[in-house]
Amino acid sequence: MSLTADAADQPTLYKRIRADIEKRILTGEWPPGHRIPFEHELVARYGCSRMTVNKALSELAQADLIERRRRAGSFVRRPQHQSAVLKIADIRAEITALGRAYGYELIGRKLRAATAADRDRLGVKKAGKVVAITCRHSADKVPFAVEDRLIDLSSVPNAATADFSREPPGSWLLHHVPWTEAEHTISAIVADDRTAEALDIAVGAPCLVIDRYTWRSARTITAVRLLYPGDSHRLVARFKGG
Amino acid sequence: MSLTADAADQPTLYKRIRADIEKRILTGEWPPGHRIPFEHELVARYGCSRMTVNKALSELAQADLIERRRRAGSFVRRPQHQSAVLKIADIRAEITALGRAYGYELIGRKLRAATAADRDRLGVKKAGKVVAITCRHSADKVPFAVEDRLIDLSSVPNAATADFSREPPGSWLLHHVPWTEAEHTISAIVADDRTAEALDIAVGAPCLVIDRYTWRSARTITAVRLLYPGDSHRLVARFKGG
DNA sequence: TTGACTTATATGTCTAGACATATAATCGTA
DNA sequence: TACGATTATATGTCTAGACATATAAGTCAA
Repeated sequence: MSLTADAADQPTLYKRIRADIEKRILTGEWPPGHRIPFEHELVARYGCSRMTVNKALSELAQADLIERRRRAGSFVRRPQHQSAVLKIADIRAEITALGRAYGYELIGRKLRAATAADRDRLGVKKAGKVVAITCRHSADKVPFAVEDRLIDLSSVPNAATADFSREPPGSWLLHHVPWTEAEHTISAIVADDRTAEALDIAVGAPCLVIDRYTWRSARTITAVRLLYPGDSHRLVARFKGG
Repeated sequence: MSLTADAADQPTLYKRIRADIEKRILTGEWPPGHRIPFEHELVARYGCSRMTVNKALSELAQADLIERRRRAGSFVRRPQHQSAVLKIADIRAEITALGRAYGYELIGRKLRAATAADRDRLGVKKAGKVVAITCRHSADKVPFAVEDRLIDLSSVPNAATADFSREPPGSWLLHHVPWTEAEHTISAIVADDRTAEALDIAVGAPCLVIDRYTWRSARTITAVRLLYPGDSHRLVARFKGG
């Protein structure tokens, strides 16, 4: 929720110091580049030890709100430098969060030796086995998204025997495999025959596409393509550092 | 007596402790729900003071990798619980980062009293003035995105006199107005006549749409709609907590 | 069995110091 | 004037304590 309780709820001291400074930065009173008071000045102002103001300033630095330079001081950073942070929820969580009934349907599942196309899609060179899954997510019985996924069995051997007829592969993976990095590509296409049928929309209607690749320390885990009807997929972004 | 076995390590001790724990979590050695050692145990293991391990654990908690509960201990959190964090770059930064020449062209700029549609779009009730801007961004002279923006002058009075013929309004705002919250809606449409012409694509071709609303402490600043050719807008997501 | 009370304990915050380290500023020299 | 060495200083890390506070767990009475 919104930070910066207007008055002092009397949280702990270092939180108050942090909030005070954060407020001045966010209101623009201390613009980017401005040097905020030295630690010893804040120590004097708040009448506390240096470790306390240091903790407040360290957290602000960790949140990228300020930059600290030895001998020079601490400076307000340019706000998030032209970037926002978006949160993409898991489909099931997303639908249930909207208060709608989540539905899942496995359309196809194949275990096969990786074809050249599979290897290309997963970004791996060595031959190996993969699981290819096609499924559909729905909200209140209305198609919400279709999913086309490839899982690298050399990274996730368990996936060979997992039962994806009930549990969506995305949820299964999230609970069984920790990931460290992911990349998304968002694009738009117009629905072809197959897609139109799966999503119950007209051929030629716009579709939102999210391609996601997930790795765990340089090891590809899965590649997934999600197709949504184009009329809107909502993502919420929040200012960093809550 | 500060004689940890290897005192001359490169990173500082608390960073090493943090990295050690992080590694065990990311490799899955300590799965979600696992209780990590108590502070006093880590103090014994690393031969340091409690404040040092506390700093390591606090940072891990701040990065949402662990959850700390009084009297109970610290526990590995479910990884990002079905969510990813996406970074949306500013268009100019995005294009220059790709090593392509950024181009900007102001198409239209109007200062007017807010119409009912404007107020609706900005989510404000009171009458007031707004600036409406239409412009185009290009990469290597090829249309990259068209932008249709509304700025609330009661929040950003300076925008009335700003020169948007050279500087894109998005960049101007980022440098002049700190924002605290933003919301994005991503969707797909098919190009109509006007859009097709502006982006130099065919009518009926898919387009990616990003609607962004920005506030500063509950005050609307701007609403912007960006239209990209559908063939791909790339966003990179990284696991939180670097 | 249940609910209220007590206790033990892990984390949360804070202190008053310490030494390390990077670097802005100054000074001295070529 | 330009450049290299020195110094001053703000941050970075760490210690060995302290008390506060939430709460899991145990205790006891209804």
